[in-house]
Amino acid sequence: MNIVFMGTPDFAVSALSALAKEHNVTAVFTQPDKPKNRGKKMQFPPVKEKAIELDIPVYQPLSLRRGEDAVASLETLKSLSPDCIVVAAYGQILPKEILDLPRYGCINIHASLLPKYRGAAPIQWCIIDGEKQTGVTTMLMAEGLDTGDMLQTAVVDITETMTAGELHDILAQKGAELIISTLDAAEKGALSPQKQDDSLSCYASMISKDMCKIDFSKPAADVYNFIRGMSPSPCAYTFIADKRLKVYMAQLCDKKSDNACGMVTDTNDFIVVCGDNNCIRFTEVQGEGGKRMNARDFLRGNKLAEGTILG
RNA sequence: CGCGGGGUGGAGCAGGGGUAGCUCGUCGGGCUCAUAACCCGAAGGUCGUCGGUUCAAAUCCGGCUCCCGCAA
Repeated sequence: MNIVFMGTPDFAVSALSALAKEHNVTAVFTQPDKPKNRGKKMQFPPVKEKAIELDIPVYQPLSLRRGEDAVASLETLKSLSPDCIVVAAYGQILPKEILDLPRYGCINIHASLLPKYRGAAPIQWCIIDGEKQTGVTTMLMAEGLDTGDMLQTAVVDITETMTAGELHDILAQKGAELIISTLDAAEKGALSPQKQDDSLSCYASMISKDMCKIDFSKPAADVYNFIRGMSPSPCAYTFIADKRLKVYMAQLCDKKSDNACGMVTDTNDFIVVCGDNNCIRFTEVQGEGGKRMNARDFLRGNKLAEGTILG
């Protein structure tokens, strides 16, 4: 099958690799390069890196909906006349003209079991919410945000200790397998698109930095899920005095305490009081300017006064 | 040149011109029914790297390099 692939971050890379193996990927669309990180260096999106490695032409229009780039992109796509456009975390909304172009339509790989967790950050949110299960869904794209008819799904169990990063890698892999399977079925005419039940839907909004601060007034279990769901990126954080402390990993512990939320009750073991009087133990943290390290090591060099309150 | 912090025994940090220090770990010994507890003792560092200033540099100055936070 002739395919055009659209995607941007790491999540999309596995799918691109898989597609390039099984099909003829004639072009890759990805977001424009952006100055990123320290020192304003220009950085290629991960999908672009992979496309270059696979020797596939890369297009990086500013927008598919407006302006010269949109016009040019539509022309490009018409001339490529792909059988299918596969989209995975591309970060742009496709206009109807593009959605209608390929014979098999535009198929999106979404990292949740739709109709739940539509939107930008399904992986993080399902962990934050304490879900036990999630998965990937392939869907026929429609004009709404992740509202199209579902094609196939793969279910993944979320373990007690899984972080968003770990789940991300699993889902990316599952997504790659699923899209191959979906395209197979499409060629055989074996797909039966299924409408989403909008009444069961929910949205996983984009996560911004200021949402990542830990709220110790919540129950310990919620704080725990929050930390897992944010790890390793963008990463939950709190403050010790005015210094930021990122918390990569924690454990629930069976200690109870009547002390104030956010108080560190043990300065040898990083145990913090949460809202329901249960405690949470930080296991992997990173201070400003410091490396990510195990919480006890951190405490060895950063003495906390008894009764320190985080936040 | 976006702003900023940092590279010191195995780990995490302090020190900021002239004996290299703390917490932990390691090894040996002691105490104990016992211990991740306690006591005594020991090993382990060319202070990231190159160069400069100085009688003397971990410490001051400059280059290089690696790590990290913010912002985007």
